[in-house]
Amino acid sequence: MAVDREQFREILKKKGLKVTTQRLLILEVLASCPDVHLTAEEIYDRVKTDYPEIGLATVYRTIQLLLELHLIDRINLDDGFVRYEIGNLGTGMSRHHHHHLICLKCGKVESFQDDLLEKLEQRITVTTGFKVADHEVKFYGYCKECGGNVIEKNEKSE
Amino acid sequence: MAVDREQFREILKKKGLKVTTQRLLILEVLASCPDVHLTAEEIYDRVKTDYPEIGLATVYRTIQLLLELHLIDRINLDDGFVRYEIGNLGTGMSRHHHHHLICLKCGKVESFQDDLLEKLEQRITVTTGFKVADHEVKFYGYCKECGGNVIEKNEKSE
DNA sequence: GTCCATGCAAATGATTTGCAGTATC
DNA sequence: GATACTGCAAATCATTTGCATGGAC
Repeated sequence: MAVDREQFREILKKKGLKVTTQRLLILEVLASCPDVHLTAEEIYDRVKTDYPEIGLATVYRTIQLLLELHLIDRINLDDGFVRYEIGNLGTGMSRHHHHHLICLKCGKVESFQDDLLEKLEQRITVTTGFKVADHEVKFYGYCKECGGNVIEKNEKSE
Repeated sequence: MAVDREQFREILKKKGLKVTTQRLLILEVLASCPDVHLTAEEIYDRVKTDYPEIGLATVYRTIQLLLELHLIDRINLDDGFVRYEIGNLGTGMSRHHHHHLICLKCGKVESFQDDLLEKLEQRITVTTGFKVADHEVKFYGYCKECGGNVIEKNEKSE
C-alpha cells in the first residue's frame, strides 16, 4: 500500500526535482497513515524521530510540493491548524472525493465515500451554469462511540 | 429584510449584553448584503465609513459574539481570510444549509440551496453510525461568466 | 561543479489580548 | 455609579521567506 518509493522518485525526476531523504520521509509518514489527518507540526515531529536534523520550514515547503503534485490533500477543520492526508495518487486506491465526518465531541475525523455528490454537481450545473471542478464536504456531528447511534435528543425540528 | 434592529436589541438584552452602536453597525453591514461574504477587514472598512472611530479588535470581538448567537456563519475559502455571512436567524428567510459555489477564476462566491444533502446525511448515519449535526459544503469550479456553461476543456477522464 | 534543497532565524499577517478610558444600563 | 465595551498597541502563533550551507545529479 501507499505510493511506491520508486514511483515518487520517478515523479520528482520527471519534474526536474531532486530526491531527498526529507521528501521521502515526509511522504512516507503521510502514506503510512491514510486515515490520520496530520498537521504540519505533527508531520515534523514524526519525521524527527527518524531524522532529527529536519527543519519545520522544510516540512512546510515539502507539503506545498506534494500538494502541487496532487499527492496529498488539505483539510481545514477550522481549529487553527491545516491538516494533510495522502490523496488518490498517493495511495493508489480509489479514495476519490471522500467526505469527512468530524466528531464534535472527541475530534475524530472519519472518511466516508459516496457518489451522491455527483448528482448534486450535475444539478448545480444545470440550474446555475456553474461548472463544478472539485468539492470539499465536511459533516460535523457525533461518531458512533460518542453517541452517534444513540438518540439522545428529541430535536426533530431544526 | 434582515434582522430587525429591535430584535437584535432584544437578543442582546436577554443575554445581559449591552447594545452599542458598533454592534448594531456591524450586524447591519452583514445583514445588508446577505450574498456577499465579507472578511473581518472588509467589515471594518465598511463600518468605518459611518463610524471612523471603530477599532479592528471590536470587529473581531463582535464577530465572535454574533457567531455565538448564531446570527452569522463563517466561511473559509482557504485563501487566508475567514469570511462571514448573515445566517438563518439573521435574515429571517430560510437559508438553511445552503452550499457555496466558489469560482476559481474570478473568486466570486455564489450560494446554492438543495436538500440532496439531507439524503446523504441519512445514508451516513445508517452506514457508519455517525450522527450528523451540521455540514459545510464547498464546490470549486467556474461560474457562468467565467466559462461554466461553455465546454472549453476536453478532459472527460479526471 | 552547478544548482536545487535545507536549516536556521527573522519576517509576515490574521487574529487575540491587556489595559486604561468610555459608554451603557 | 458599576460594569461591560471599546480602542489602541503589543502579543500570539501558524506559516513564509532570506540567506548561507549542504547535498543531489
